[in-house]
Amino acid sequence: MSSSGQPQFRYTQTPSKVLHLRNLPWECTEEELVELCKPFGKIVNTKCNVGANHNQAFVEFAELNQAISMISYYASSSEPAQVRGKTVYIQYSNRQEIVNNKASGEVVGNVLLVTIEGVEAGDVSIEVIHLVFSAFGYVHKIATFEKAAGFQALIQYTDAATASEARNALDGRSIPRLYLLPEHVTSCHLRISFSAHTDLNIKFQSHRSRDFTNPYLPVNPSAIEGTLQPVLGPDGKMKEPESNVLLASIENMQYAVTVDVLHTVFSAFGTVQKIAIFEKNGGTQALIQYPDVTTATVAKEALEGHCIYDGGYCKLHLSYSRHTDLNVKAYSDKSRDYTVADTGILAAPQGSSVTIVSTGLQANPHVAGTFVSNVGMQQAFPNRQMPSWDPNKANYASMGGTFPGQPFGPSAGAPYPASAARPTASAGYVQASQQMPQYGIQPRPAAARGAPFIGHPPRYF
DNA sequence: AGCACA
Repeated sequence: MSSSGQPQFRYTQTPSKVLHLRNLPWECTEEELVELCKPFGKIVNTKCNVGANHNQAFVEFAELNQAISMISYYASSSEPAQVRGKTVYIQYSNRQEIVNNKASGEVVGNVLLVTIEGVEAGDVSIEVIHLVFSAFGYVHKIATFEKAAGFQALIQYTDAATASEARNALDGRSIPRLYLLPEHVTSCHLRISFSAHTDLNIKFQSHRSRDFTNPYLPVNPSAIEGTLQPVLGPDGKMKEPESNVLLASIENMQYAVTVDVLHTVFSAFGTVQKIAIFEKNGGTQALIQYPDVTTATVAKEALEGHCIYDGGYCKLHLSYSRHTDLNVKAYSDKSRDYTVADTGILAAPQGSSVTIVSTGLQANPHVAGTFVSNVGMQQAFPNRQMPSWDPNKANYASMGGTFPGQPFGPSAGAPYPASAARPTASAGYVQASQQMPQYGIQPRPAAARGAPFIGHPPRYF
């Protein structure tokens, strides 16, 4: 019988869906293999770093003809297959499939499935997860759930490379004690694989799911009623109870911080009800009131340690106020009450332009804070109608520069149906995306962190 | 530069 009629080249080996690659560069990653091979077909499995020198790998295509097309291409190409500039030699494997290698969870993707062993859902807050995983890039979304396998989280990055980095660094590791974890948690090893999802469909901001790309996503009512219960900080000391009112201390205030400026900044996370600015101990502080604790928590985590203006000016330090409802003048130069019907002014500060940029400072460079959200596009389009708000283009990236560690209150029940250990598209709240929103920002390499960013304007309420 | 079960 003649060998698969396709190429006019003769091969010493019988074709296989599996290709054997040699002379690979040191520590060749799966992504590099995939980059090389995916133009020829769908890769269903890989096996890296095999052979005596760990410089060989196997790639399995979904279809035989895809493997044949790759062999054929490089047989006739003047350019050899290369990875990092190194010529890679490819031939059919003498096996027909890669066995006992990866489950589907090893097929790289931009969404990680993280199983946190030895903990229950309440033990590790979404803030902690966000903090840990933000060390590797901008985390778009997080969904957590409890399964037979234990407490799990889906963590969405922009791309598979970032997800892989996070996985490589964290798989099998524990969340550092430093990051909190209740006393009774003795171990919390992370088991990380890749989800088949590319875009999580987060319906609400809640104690178990978060969409960091869309600050206007409604807050799940079940997550709002967090009781004001004290929580432990990383050092075991009591932190202030959560509150819907944030206390902001403004450091290095080289520029005036007005009520309008604060309103613009804090409106990115939800409706700001009231603002009061005052002096204390020679510094400027402000109280910002949201309708609920969750919004305040999101704002606090996102803004903590970041600067209102580029260059390290007007750096924000946030804590929870003991207040829950401010009693402020409806309209003065130091306060505003946006809940009263008519203050005679526009709520939207048309003139102010505020850019949040990263401070770039951080004790732990891996958890470097990079908050970027331009909430002052008026300056960029001074005489133009602002583009209408598009939630798909909401820009707000936060990477906890400091330890957030504010779990939600215990009241909320599971708002979503449980899904399978490896959630599928039918799992209710998680669906494969039909579209990938175009974000103005991408998770940026460490070197690029801190670069100013122009985003979309907030909606004014 | 030459075929992997962990």
